[in-house]
Amino acid sequence: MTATDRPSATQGDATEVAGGDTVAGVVRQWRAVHPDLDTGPMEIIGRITRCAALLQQAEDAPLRRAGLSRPEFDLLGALRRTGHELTPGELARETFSSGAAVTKRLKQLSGRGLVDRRGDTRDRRVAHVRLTDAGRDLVDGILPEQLAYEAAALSGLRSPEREDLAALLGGLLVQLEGRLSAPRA
Amino acid sequence: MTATDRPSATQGDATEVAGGDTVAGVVRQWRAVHPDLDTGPMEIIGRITRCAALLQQAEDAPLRRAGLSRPEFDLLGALRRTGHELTPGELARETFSSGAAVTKRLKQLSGRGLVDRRGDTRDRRVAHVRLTDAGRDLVDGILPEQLAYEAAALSGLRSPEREDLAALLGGLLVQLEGRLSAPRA
DNA sequence: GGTCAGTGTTTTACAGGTAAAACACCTGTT
DNA sequence: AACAGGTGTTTTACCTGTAAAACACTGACC
Repeated sequence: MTATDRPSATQGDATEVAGGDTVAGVVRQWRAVHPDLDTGPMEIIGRITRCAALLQQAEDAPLRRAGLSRPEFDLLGALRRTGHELTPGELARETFSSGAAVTKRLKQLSGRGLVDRRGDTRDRRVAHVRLTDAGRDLVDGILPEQLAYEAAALSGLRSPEREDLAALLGGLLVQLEGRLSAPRA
Repeated sequence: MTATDRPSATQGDATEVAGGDTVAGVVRQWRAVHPDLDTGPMEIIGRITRCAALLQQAEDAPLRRAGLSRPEFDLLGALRRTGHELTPGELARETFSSGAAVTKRLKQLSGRGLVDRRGDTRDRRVAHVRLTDAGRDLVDGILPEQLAYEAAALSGLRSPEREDLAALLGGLLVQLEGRLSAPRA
């Protein structure tokens, strides 16, 4: 019950009591204040948000050593995994970020010699971006470390739960992508 | 198979083929390029990250109407659910953000009359922040909409899966919080 | 009683993202 | 051939977060 056991539990005592995660404590607090509300969604969405935040922080570690941010690595990774050149627009869609953000990252990455760009011969609006050899080597060098790091972060989950979790998240993601991305069709 | 079915699948064709989520397509691409690597972690971490991004975008909708960002709402929510005053430091821990960020948000929120601050009488370094009546009313007004919105986002999951997912995420979160937060104890 | 390490909060300088406008270019129409 | 509207990309202005330093204060020790 010391204040330093957990960084987030300094005085949010409910968090510490019944060995749950931090989200469980938060939900408990909300239920005490608004007993009439259905706090069910929090238990999923709050946890996803929190897990994502913690994982991002953790994943940054191997990348930082290479001087890359996660969005930068995502961009390089998109080029590597598709195997061919991509236009800035395609990169934006592939990495789920805005075109403007991609423009900035490309400027940065091509300054470091990790990607190259050439103009399209037919349509002079579009550019084609590809990995340089250095860029490809960097991605290939980092990826195993990255995956090892991720595997370590998940090592608490044993094999049956792992697949269950992946499947459930996949199902949710299909729903969300249909619900939140398609509505422009 | 048209290019406009999904915003992210314009040319990442693997994504569209076997009705998976976008992450499944990405993983497939990586496996094709690096068949030797264990891409298992991606299926969980990639999906969590992606779900979090989509949910955040979606959740912003009800908040935006109130002119609040999610971090701002989290701060107000922390004050509401704990029921008492919090210091800036406690708010930072409670909302998992940096002290500097809290300072900025407090400036903004107290300018809007949603929170109040008073200095501690004993220790003149610390401040105590509390919700104003307007702040409390705002939170209480938004929260039901927020939860309804979240419930709608999750409506694709039926009741058995819901609890499974919440439980699995809870387990993972306990691991992550122990692994990534405690290591300073 | 003064100093010094430590703690709570804010400031500073800066990196990175976004929305909206600007730009450059293509294409179908008249 | 000129133009209008659409598309791919970049620029601009701005906002928010962060790390590190600065600041303000406490409390314990000599």
